Amino acid sequence: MSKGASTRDALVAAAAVLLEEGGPAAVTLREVGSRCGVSHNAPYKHFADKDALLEAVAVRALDALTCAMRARVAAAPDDLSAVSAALHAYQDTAVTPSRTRALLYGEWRGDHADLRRQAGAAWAYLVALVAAAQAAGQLPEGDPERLTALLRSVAHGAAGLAAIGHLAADGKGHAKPAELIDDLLRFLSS
Amino acid sequence: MSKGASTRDALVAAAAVLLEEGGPAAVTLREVGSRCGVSHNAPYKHFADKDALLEAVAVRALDALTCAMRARVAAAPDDLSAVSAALHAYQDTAVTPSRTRALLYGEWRGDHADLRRQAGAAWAYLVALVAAAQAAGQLPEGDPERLTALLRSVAHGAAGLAAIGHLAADGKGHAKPAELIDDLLRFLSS
DNA sequence: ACCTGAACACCGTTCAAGT
DNA sequence: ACCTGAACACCGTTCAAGT
Repeated sequence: MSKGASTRDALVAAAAVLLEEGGPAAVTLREVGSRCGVSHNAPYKHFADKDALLEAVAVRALDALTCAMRARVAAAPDDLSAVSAALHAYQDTAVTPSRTRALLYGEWRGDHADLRRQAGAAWAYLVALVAAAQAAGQLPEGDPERLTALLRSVAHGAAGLAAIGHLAADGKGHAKPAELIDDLLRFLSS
Repeated sequence: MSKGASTRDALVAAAAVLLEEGGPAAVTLREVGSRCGVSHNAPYKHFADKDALLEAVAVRALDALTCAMRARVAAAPDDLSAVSAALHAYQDTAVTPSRTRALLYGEWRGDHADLRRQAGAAWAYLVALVAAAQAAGQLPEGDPERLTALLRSVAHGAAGLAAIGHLAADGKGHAKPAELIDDLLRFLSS
């Protein structure tokens, strides 16, 4: 690999670490450059601006999410378990790295073609799992994309509410986010 | 009302307008002060720092949310319709003012006692509606807080996914956020 | 009690210049 | 093609001083 590509990757990696350590405010081009042994405006040779650098971080996180889903699904005994495993993996990456979560699921201005493509891959994978469970009679019939949207909304919403302390933390909700996924799957499969 | 209280309200109102107009980056203390005919550091006499000013904006938005739920519920013919009306009202305020959404449901550092109290009021109201629908046999039995958490997760998650373009906008999901609430209520009440 | 003006440290971004 | 150093406009925050 060329030296140029490796410094680009180093910038993205440094930005991701800073995001986890201290939140979006801690990601400054000066600190990113410093950690890569480079000047504070060297990033402009690899990214249009700071937003583009953050988008690269988000793309990397979405790629990791898809990999995590595939890994968990590989151990699932049947199609419904596969859906459950994928949803829990989705929710985990949406909760635990709390800083990256805000980046991934916050609002993005502009085009962000790379981001949309990577998000589309994760989505298509989920839909395929749901369709398989429907075909096996383990989930109710109907448009698989629409049912996937319902399941993903619960995983996404429960993770989001937990992340801001509106669930389980102070007793509200009486359930952890992961248990809400199971609650819904139980209602749907019975 | 005293002159001091009215300038405090003016600062909060100006910050809310700026947030809607141009997002969090547009909310600068200099512009807030300017719109209130006051210097750029006058806000420090009413709020500890910029975060405290934004918290006051969020508290105001949560108060509006509770009022919106009550207004929609007043016209509901039965208990299940009341739950549905409240959830749709919750979702609307979580989607339409897209800038305030990020503020309300983003991560908050520190204590934010005012914010938690106001959020608790909205939550308690939702739980009471769900419990009433359960008592009327229109929703499945079980811990009302846990069932409310499931319903709210769908409303919250679907609104969040739609806000970032992962739902309905580019065809993904094949359903609008409001329809996903109805889908879930249909599964639960049948 | 509330507000101002100047000042400080910091940031994103630009640009001319170097290799 | 990639990087640097200086510079610009802007921001949050502090502080001494005013009424």
